[in-house]
Amino acid sequence: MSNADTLRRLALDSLSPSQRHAAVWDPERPLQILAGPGSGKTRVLTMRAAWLVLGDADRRPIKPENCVVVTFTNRAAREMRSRISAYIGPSMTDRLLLGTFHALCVKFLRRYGRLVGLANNFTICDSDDSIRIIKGVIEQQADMLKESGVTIKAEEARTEISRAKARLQTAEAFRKACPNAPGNMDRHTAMANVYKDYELYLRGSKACDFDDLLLYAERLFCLHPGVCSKIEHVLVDEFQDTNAIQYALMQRLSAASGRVSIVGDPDQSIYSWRNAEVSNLEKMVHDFSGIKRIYLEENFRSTGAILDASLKVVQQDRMRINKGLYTAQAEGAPVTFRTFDTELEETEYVALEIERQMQLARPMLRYADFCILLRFNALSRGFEAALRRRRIPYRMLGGQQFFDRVEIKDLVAYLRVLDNPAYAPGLLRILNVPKRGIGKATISAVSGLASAQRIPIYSVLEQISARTSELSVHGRALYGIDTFVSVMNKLRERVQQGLSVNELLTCVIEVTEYKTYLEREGDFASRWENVRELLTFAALCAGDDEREELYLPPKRTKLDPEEQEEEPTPLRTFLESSALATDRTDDDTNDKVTIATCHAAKGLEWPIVFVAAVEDGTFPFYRSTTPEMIAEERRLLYVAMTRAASNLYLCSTKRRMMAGEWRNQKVSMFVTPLIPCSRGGTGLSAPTKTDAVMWCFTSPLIQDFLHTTARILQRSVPSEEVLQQNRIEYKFSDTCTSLDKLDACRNAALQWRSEMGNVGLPSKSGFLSALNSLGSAALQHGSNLGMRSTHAAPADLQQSHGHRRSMSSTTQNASSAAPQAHPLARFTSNNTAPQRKRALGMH
DNA sequence: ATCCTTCCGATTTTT
DNA sequence: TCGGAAGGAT
Ligand SMILES: Nc1ncnc2c1ncn2[C@@H]1O[C@H](COP(=O)(O)OP(=O)(O)OP(=O)(O)O)[C@@H](O)[C@H]1O
Repeated sequence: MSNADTLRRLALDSLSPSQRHAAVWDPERPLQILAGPGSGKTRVLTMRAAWLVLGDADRRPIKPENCVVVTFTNRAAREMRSRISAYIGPSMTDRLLLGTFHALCVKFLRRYGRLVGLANNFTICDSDDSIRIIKGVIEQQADMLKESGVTIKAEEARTEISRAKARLQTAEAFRKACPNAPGNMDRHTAMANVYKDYELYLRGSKACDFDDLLLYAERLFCLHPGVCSKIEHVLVDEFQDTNAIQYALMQRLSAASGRVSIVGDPDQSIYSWRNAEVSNLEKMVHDFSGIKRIYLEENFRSTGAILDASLKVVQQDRMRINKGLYTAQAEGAPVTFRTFDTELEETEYVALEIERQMQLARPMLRYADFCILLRFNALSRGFEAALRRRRIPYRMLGGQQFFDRVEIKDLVAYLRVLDNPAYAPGLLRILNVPKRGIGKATISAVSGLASAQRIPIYSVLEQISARTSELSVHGRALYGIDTFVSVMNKLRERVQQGLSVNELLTCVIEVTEYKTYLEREGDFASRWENVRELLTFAALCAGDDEREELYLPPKRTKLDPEEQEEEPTPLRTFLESSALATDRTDDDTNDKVTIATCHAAKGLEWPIVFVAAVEDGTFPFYRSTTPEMIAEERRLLYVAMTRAASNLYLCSTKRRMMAGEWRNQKVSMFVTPLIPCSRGGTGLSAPTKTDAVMWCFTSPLIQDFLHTTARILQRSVPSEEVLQQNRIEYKFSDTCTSLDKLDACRNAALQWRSEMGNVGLPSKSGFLSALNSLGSAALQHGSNLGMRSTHAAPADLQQSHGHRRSMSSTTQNASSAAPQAHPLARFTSNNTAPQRKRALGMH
């Protein structure tokens, strides 16, 4: 048992007593670990998995291939894999049934799918193709829809169908069920019809959408429990975000053993829009007898200040059951809250603050220590621009980016159709790509005939090409179809020859003259670059990079005498990973700032986190209407805030361009109660530590908290000499100058507005030119504008002078008596003793 | 069939 | 602001 001993020595000892208690809890009893953010849930779950497969003195180990570890996202799966691997080594980890719900289900379906009526070459239909199908269905039903006076948008239909599927609701059941929005029976019926035909179309295409993967697997496990009866333990991460189908899957997978361990946190439930049901936590108590609940209350991630602010946000939820959560970490730097005029300054500030932190703490911090969290992807634009301007490397997390590119989708569609000729959405996608003169009219005639005669679309095309079709196609279109059919035949031959995916792709590009096509289409360089990347990805897939693969052990018993023992072809493996993979370009090796949505950040952590656009309309999102939706938005902010370990910044703007128009933004309702009235919030004017958050409204000191940051990061604090040098260099840096400018303009604008009775602000262009025209001379002014306390640079510089400021000291004097002039004009004429100079002079 | 312009409408979150 | 849809010219 040396393995188990090793685990005990190296790993179990790194857990706190209550964590260890949970990790080695009796495997025969179902276990729920409920705990707040940063309490080490993932650490405990991974350790438990390791402990289960390594065994213990008085307990035999379970086989890794009989141990299921499911996560919600690919990223979580990867994280899980690497953590477990650290405990039990890669070869044992590879044997685990570890992956997302979807990946796990696909593996079973590839092997046993025929037991539930799935061809083994079924294609996974991504949302794009789903939309394509639904558009076709809606078009076909256009008359009916017009009659009932209902309009249905494809995207709406897709989400509604997806939600129905998450509830295990078939088209028929959906029709019978009450409409979600009561009173609109026509629409509900119409939707049910779309759902029904969508299903027919999928089946005809031998395709499964994402939800089908789970539904079919559930049916498989239900009808043929033998396929998963060997499973000895099921572990589920982020359980609060499971929906009905996922819960059902968990039940089926554990039907034989009854052994499950889950971790979750009701306060971090942020997927109810996807039909996640927190109530599954309670349901589980009923469904699994003898279940044990263990609570963990110590947060190991964040500083006291961060945890305090986060808890004060989430505790505003009156319906919430309060749970204990404390940290042994130091209080750390206060949470920074800043409001800017527009997105331009907000994003600029974040970029500059990243630079300031890095410069003052050099060489302790790296770009990868920073993360910018967004409510939705579209907000990334501004940040990307700002980071690029400052030449700060960054990466976007989540957002299907790579496989969403048109050129990638086109090529992958060719492969899909080669693997499964019946896959209609793919076929329709590529039929006229590159352009072959096959237009809308021809396409709808062909697919009309196909559905009327109940034959696959590609058969119709073949008939047309063989001139045996009743459909008359002429001229360019006919020639185009001929070309397409011969292209596909050529490629199919290649598939027979057993080419590698990489070679096959090269063939596709060659035979279709895709490169020429891209050259004509424009933006060639970057699109071709993407194609190259796809080729690389294909090559990687083919290599023995099996570690990311979920591997199902060889069957011992045949459940169906008919079934052939067929290993998935490389092509199929490739198509699977391209359909289920979300995050491609994860060069963890590179040092980059992360930009991510709050959802994508779930389960992750960074030393320094900026949350952007903490405004009403964003947090909560303006489409949240019900109290439940608002509560979820609050939890989302909570999740975002609790990603931070050492420093947390909340940013907001006063005006934001949304839907093409400027909107006046208010600070998020989740935060205003925590801000004193004197600062524009609705909180107490004289806040105390217990009832308010001690925000920093300026730029947080860095030096004072370096040791806390260092301790959290387990890095060493730079020496005093280095720090001194950093301060000097920072002072002369462009970062410092620019931060000063930003603050100067902000104050100027603030004051100007208060003087002008809040009538308006300098126009954007005026503002920008003001920014630019503010030369270094102008930077040395502004003491009577209340700039002193908002100055970023002097804050740290003053320390060495012995000056100390309260962190929450403010700029209350902004409206001191001043001439009625444009503030920027005064800026350039004013000539008061500058802070900056003073700071410079001190050495 | 394709290319071009014009107009409209609307912005979540993920597998 | 921008991307998609719809409509018109070639
Ligand atoms: N016993 C411990 N001692 C020291 N550090 C720990 C301990 N347990 C967990 N941590 C650290 O705390 C951080 C949070 O752990 P983990 O990600 O497992 O928490 P979590 O509960 O899954 O968080 P969340 O719910 O926010 O995703 C990690 O950096 C982890 O290494």
